[in-house]
Amino acid sequence: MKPEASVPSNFIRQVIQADLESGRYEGRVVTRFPPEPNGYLHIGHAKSICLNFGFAEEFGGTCHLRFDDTNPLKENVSYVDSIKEDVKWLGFDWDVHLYFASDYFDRFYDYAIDLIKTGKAYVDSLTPEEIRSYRGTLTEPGKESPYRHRTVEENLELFQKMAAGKFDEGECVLRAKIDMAAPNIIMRDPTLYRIRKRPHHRTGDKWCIYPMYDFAHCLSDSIERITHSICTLEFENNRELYDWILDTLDIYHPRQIEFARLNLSYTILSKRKLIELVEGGYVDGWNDPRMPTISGFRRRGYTPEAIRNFCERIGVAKRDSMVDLALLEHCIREDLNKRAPRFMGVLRPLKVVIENYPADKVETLEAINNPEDQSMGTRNIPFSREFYIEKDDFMETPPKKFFRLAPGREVRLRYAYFITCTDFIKDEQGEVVELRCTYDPQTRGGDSPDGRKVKSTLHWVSATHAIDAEVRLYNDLFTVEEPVSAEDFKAVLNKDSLEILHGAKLEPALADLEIGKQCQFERLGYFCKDVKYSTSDHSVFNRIVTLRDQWAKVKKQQGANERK
RNA sequence: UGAGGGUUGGUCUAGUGGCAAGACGACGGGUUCUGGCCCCGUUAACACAGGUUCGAAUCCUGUACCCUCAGCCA
Repeated sequence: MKPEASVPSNFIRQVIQADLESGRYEGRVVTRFPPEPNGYLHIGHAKSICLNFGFAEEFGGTCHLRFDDTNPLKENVSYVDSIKEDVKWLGFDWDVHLYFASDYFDRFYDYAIDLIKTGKAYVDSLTPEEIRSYRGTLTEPGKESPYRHRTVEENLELFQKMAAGKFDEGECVLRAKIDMAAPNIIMRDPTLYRIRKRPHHRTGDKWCIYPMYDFAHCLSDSIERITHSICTLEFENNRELYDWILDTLDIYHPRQIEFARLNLSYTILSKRKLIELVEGGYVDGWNDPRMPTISGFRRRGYTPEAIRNFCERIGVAKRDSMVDLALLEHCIREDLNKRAPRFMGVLRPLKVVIENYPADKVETLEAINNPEDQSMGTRNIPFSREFYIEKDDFMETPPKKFFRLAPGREVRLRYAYFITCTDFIKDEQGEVVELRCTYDPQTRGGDSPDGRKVKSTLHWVSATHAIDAEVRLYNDLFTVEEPVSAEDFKAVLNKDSLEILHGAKLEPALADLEIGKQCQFERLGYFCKDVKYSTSDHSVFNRIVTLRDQWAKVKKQQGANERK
């Protein structure tokens, strides 16, 4: 697929193009998405997935899905499964290129032996604390371990014993012999292997030594003949080591390119913190619709197209940035506007009785399924004397710019009639509980023959025909734009991030909407039938995103003025 | 105070020596049987200071500020 003319270039594409022109990798483009299976994928990973699979596709190359499973303490198969599902759902296909770093453990071991034999690695018996203090600081050089000058034979023997389980965890490690005074701390004899007497989810009990990221990653890239190893900025310092290992071993050498990870306003994109939300019970699992995980967005009702489009629009660069959540919302609205069928649903019902409409009469009215797409056709909606409208659509004493229903005012019921409010009934608490109206029979279908205008159109649902539903309204999970910079991110969780409405009234056609499918509730927003809690006789809808709302802005503005 | 990166409207991203562009947002208007969509318009940026040049966001020098690194995590 060729990039759209409107898609701006970026520095990674330029590097790839330059390599293609110079013939550096014989015209090949091979990328990889290398998740560690220790958590669920989030929208930040989606950016990386789109980049890696996107470039491969753009240049006729391939992209590998490779699990970076080098730490048995944190990883497990359930994460492997969820990651595969999420990548697939996003619309990408790794074809036969599914790999695991753990499949290379034998080769890693051989490379480690090579390093030892050439005097470039040694077994260190310092304690973890000693290693830390020997490392020096950012401004002071470190000092060499007393074990640094063990002979090749001794190192070989010790390393083999490590692998054979002769040492306890923490007793020794394999280190690269580079330079304890290196200005880049990463290069001060980095650890290559550590002892972990834990079974691995794929290799079982075969190994009790496991390679560190820096050792495993560059070797995996090299083994798979990756051309462009695209990763995030925090690995910039590690590139020197990536290059050192491959150069020292004198093996195939991909190019590492770093980009800035995604930050999204009002959300958190840190696996560790997301795990905390899940395990602390702050959310309803990894796929809670408020979570910025791929599975959370999926359950919420986002489409893969919207997320991919978002990833394209945010671009890619090296500077730290904070993308406005409004852009993501724009992307899903844009996609669903074209595709989602429209329905009428009343979230907070207010009963209306048409006094001059026969009590036993029921009419069938025709409604358009999607004004953006005539091919989606029409459907029938029942209309009768009693129906529900949105509580928000009536005000006893309307402020300026409120165009909806009020005493004495005429509005249109979508696809139905013009009605005029003649009276309203309040309960003991003074809350309006019922409206009495009259209708104009001449306006059937929503147009008046005399050409008179109304200032607004309301959605409605016939009382006797309505189906009941539970509707879940989601708001930002956090109250501040940058939750990570809060002293405790859990303290800035939005208490109103989920609002559950039990008495919603929906038009009957919604009973047939497939679970998991998106639709628009006219004038309110996009919703989808929740896959977790919906059953055949109990509908639960998730609000994906509201429609843009001019009135909400005006109301907010008016509120602000009053407070002044 | 070491090393590696970075700095273009409110936000994100182009621009690679020759008119600072696009998207989102905000604001205003048009249209409308969704206060939606769509359309039109407005707003608003090259961190700073020098230098090179006919000409600098772009090249050079310096300064400021921001990010990353002292895991046997990735």
